[in-house]
Amino acid sequence: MGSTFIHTYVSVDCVVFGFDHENRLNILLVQRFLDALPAEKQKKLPGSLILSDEDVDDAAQRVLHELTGIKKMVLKQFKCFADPLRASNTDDIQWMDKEYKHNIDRIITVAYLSLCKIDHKINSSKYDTVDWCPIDKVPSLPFDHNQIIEESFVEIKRWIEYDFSIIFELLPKKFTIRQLYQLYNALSEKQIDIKNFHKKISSFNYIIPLNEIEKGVSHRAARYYKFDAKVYKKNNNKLIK
Amino acid sequence: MGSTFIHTYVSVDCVVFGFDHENRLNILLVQRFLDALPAEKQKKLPGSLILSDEDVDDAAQRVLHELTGIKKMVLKQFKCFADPLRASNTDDIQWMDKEYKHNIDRIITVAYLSLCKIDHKINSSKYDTVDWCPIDKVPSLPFDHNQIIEESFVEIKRWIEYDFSIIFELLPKKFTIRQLYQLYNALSEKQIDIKNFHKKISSFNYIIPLNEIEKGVSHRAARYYKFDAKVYKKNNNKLIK
DNA sequence: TCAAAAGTGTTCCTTCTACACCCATGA
DNA sequence: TCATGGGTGTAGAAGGAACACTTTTGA
Repeated sequence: MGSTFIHTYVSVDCVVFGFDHENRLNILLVQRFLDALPAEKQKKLPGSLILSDEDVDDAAQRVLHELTGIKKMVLKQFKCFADPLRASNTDDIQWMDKEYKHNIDRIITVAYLSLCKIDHKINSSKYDTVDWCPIDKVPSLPFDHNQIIEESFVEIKRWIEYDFSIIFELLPKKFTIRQLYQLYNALSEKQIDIKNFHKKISSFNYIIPLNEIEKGVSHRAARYYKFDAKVYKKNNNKLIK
Repeated sequence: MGSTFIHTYVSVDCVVFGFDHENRLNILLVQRFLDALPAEKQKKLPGSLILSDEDVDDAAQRVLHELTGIKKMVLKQFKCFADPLRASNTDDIQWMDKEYKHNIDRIITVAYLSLCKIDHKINSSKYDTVDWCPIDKVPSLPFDHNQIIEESFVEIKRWIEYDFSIIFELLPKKFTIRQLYQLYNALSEKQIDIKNFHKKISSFNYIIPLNEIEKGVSHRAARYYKFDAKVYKKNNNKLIK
């Protein structure tokens, strides 16, 4: 009986979302180095084995910090991926040997979702190359990273559903209602008329109009707004129905 | 660097919910045997280490099958618990040694939520004692099982929110609208007037009225209804707002 | 006859939806 | 002046909330 239970290595992988100026969702990918493969095939999700005295949440925070230089990022654990064959590709095995100097027989990973304002400066202490990649242009990735990204997309939609406020983690501090609308459209199944969206959003007391408007647009300039997290929390607001 | 990454043992633990005749949520607990402790302190969540060639979902299905005799139970992975100190209690270490014959240095667990009609016969192939326990009467449990149960309660509420149909996994095949109402009340923050609830529920085409009514009640007998999963799926129904 | 819950109907009110209308700006 | 999007107003539809009223049953 004893031998059928094995110990495994445990890692965390992070899917960091950003929202770009062309209204596309992007995720952060890093480079992995493996001589056998051409450069364009070496992207992967940022991740790491967990340390011996480290909880998975801490490991994910560590990975995010090493990735972006940001100390406390919003994050959410969403699923453990543990297919016994998820790391059976020979390239992947080779890469793990080189990266961790262990003979790894099995590895499971705990996947995290995180959000980042896409203009925030990325200052990685660990990775040489950290790039935003539009979610519909993600190349073929090692391990089950493509599947992880797919499921993270379902998860982020669900997250917005029950905590609308996290949407503002993806927007600049000053944003127009159109920006918020585009982002909401990218993250929700529900189709709302933009006029009604505008009316509704601007009626919320946690959406603060600023005295600043867009510049250089060839139509009436839109007002900038900011999100007031304190007011939001106080009012115990629900999501948009 | 190599030595700071350690391998760990990975288990699954299952929180199985049931809804009893006093309108209380219950969960299934099993007995663990450890000479040093009095009998009433030996309850725990059903669980197991994962096998060497087993995905976590499969491990959870296996645990549920060994627990209840039911082959395919509705289940949902909800969180990986990995506090480095979660298995540092000496009783727990002793028990693991005895149960698994391994010298386990660290164990993380993937927690699952499952639902069971409380009248279903429990036919365990692994555990001598399997008991329903009201969720507000759960004793102090080993490892972090109390915390797992607490978080599973939050999770089941969320689950109902985005897939209302799973509520019927907890009800008998024939149920009255009052039963559904009591269960919904136990699982939702929203307070609905029972009359309006009645009207709304009976308007759904996936709630089928039967030609059978309650017997022996000292008031007007309620009609029994059943849930039609096919109609529900076809209509792509949303939850109760 | 009373109590208790089933089940239906009605009214009020809030929110959603669609769309009309005017405003501001660059080309 | 035109196109484009910002922003407001309004009318109708849909759905939720509160509650009155009738029905059924056992005690």
